[in-house]
Amino acid sequence: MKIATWNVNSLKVRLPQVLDWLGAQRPEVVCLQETKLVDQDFPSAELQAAGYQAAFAGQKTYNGVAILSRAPAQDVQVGIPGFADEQKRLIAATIDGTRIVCAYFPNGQSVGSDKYAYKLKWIEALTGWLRGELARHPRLALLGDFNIAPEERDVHDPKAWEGQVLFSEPERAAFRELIGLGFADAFRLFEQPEKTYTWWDYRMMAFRRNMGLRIDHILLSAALAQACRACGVDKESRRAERPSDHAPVIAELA
DNA sequence: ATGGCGCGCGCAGCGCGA
Repeated sequence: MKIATWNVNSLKVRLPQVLDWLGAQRPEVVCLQETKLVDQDFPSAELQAAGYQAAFAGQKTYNGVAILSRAPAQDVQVGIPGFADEQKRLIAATIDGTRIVCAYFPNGQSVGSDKYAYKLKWIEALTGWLRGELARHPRLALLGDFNIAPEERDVHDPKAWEGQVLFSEPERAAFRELIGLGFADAFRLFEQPEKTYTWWDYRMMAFRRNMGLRIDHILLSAALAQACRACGVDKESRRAERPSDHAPVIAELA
């Protein structure tokens, strides 16, 4: 069972690439972030034709998340229970007995800003909620754009990024808290090429120079980590014409 | 890395992302 996450930066613009990619990769489950579509505009028919059902939660202009799956999605939930949030950043569903949580973490803008405070609050609420979810669902995966590079090796220039949003110590501590619930970072279960990232700025030819960050992640519960056979970043999609600034992360479960 | 790109909105140029 192949599961994946991809921040598409507008599903409207990226739909042709997503459809091509689904055909090439044939994943069972795909979590999308930054769909930037209201629900009426979600391309359900096109995805259906490609063999995928979709559970989605969108809003105008910003954010928006979706779970695509070959098998039906059950017990769909939108948002973090008990955390009032206008922004559509989380959707969860059970697919083939595996609980899938698709998350678009707040960006945080800059350290010390209101958006940064919101980011940390949001992650705190997520962490509190997931503690119970992990107990309820032994087979649980958290996939998404975390907007956090957890370690120095996840940043092309750790010195330059030190203390900056996406790599600041409070954000990295929040990531470690999440891991501490009992997750494994699927990417780090395996040997990986050095300097593997998932996001590159559109500017400054950052992709060609591999000036990236690893901020998109797949976290697996203990049972799923046991079953995980491979995990990697699909850089090919970032080479396309009009690419998303993020590359997909894919994990293979037995 | 502190401007540069790409997106949505909506028709000019701004807010936002990361």
